[in-house]
Amino acid sequence: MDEAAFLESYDPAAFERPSVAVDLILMSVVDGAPAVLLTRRDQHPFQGAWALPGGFVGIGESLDDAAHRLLAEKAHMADAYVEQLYTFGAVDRDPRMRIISVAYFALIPACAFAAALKAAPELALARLTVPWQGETGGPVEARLAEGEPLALAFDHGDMLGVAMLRLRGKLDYSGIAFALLPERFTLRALQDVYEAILDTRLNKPAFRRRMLDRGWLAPTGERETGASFRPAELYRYQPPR
Amino acid sequence: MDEAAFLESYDPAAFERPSVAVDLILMSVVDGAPAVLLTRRDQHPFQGAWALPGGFVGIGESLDDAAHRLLAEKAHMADAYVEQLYTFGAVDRDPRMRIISVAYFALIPACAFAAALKAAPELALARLTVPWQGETGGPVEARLAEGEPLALAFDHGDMLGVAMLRLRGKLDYSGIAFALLPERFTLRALQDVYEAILDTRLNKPAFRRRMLDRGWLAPTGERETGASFRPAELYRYQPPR
DNA sequence: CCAAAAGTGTTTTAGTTACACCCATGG
DNA sequence: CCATGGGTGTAACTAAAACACTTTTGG
Repeated sequence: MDEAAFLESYDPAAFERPSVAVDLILMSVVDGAPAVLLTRRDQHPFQGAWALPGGFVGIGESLDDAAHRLLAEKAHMADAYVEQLYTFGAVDRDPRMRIISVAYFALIPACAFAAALKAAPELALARLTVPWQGETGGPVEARLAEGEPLALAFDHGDMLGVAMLRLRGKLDYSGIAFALLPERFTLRALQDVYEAILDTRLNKPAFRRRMLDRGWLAPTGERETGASFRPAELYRYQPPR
Repeated sequence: MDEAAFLESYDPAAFERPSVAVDLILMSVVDGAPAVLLTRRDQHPFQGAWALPGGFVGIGESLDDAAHRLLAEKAHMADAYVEQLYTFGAVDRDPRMRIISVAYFALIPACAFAAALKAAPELALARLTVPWQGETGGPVEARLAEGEPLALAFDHGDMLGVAMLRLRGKLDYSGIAFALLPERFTLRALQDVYEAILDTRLNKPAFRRRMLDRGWLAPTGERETGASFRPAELYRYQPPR
């Protein structure tokens, strides 16, 4: 019996259905390191552990709509680069009941990140440390400042791992780096984002040329102000074609 | 209210929940073109259109388990390279009721593909044509032989598009090409897989060297037989490290 | 010996890296 | 005029592409 035939004979009330949730990975690059917004759980299970903000998907709401709604509800942000990451469906991922969770990440410029932290006092900023290299994958560690890694609730450590893997993978063939920067930015700021996400040092002249040769950057003619040295040109992201 | 607090106060019976299904993209490369297995719908909606095999996720079954169970049930295959692709959650993607579908692809060598076709008579082989280039994405066309593209049910054309995009993206930094080949294969067969998926012609010497230099290929010492020309060396995939 | 495809060596090219240097600004 | 980081030019290196060539089989 294929899906079609199965659906025809399917009684919606006959089988128990899982709940479906969306969890949000609100990411930015702050002070040269990837960062994420977490909330502290005050109830069991995982009482005292840190969790990603999330919520259930409404029966008349698409997954993407749920992600954007939660972005507004939890982080009070109207717009951001939002992308579906992966769906976590282990049976026992929540000890209370069957919940399938679709993880989304939202990439947020550092300035908007700070604003979200102010607007949503239950959110805390955690810096991420990636204990693996390349395409290995695996969970990631989160710290409030320096010190011990936080205990993360559910499979949220794995979600953060998938987010970092995706971010690294897409960094230099897509424009996601620009979603982490304000509208106008310097080449140095762009390089800082790359170095934070990839956790490497990059050669400055090579990086400049690579970025400028791609043709995604439009000089604004404006300069950065406030530094006691040569002011840097401000660029704007101009998506290809 | 964060997810934690919400869950605590959540009454499982209070909200209507969506059904969750898994759809399987059973892919191979046959006669120099990507191919997929489809079933013809004999009921409304989308009567007469072609659909991916799929089924509902059991309440006590993980998503990955459901994908593997469906692989066995629909294609009578015990093992294959299976990977979660994307979750489709538009409200009206099925006109009858709310179904969220997690798309998985399974990569299958051409020989096993032919066996699956024999074992499951309701499945038909469709060749895929990708009407876009690079990282654009979008739906894909499927044809039974030459002729008009098939009408695809639901959002299954989009699912095939995501599958081709993922396949192209991962082709030359991961070992997925080898999942489409038998255990022992020639470099020409490997190149054919690359050319079919990328829809380009590749330079033979450059391709050879690139593959051999990566160190993922172990020569078996055996030779292909049956051709009326110089027999090619058979290689085996040796995953890195 | 011929056709056909496997397999190799050499040159060219393009893209990236490394490094040295000059430039512009505030103090 | 000095410290600091922005910005540029040039050479070295590496990886891929193109092309011509040799090798090995069945008939």
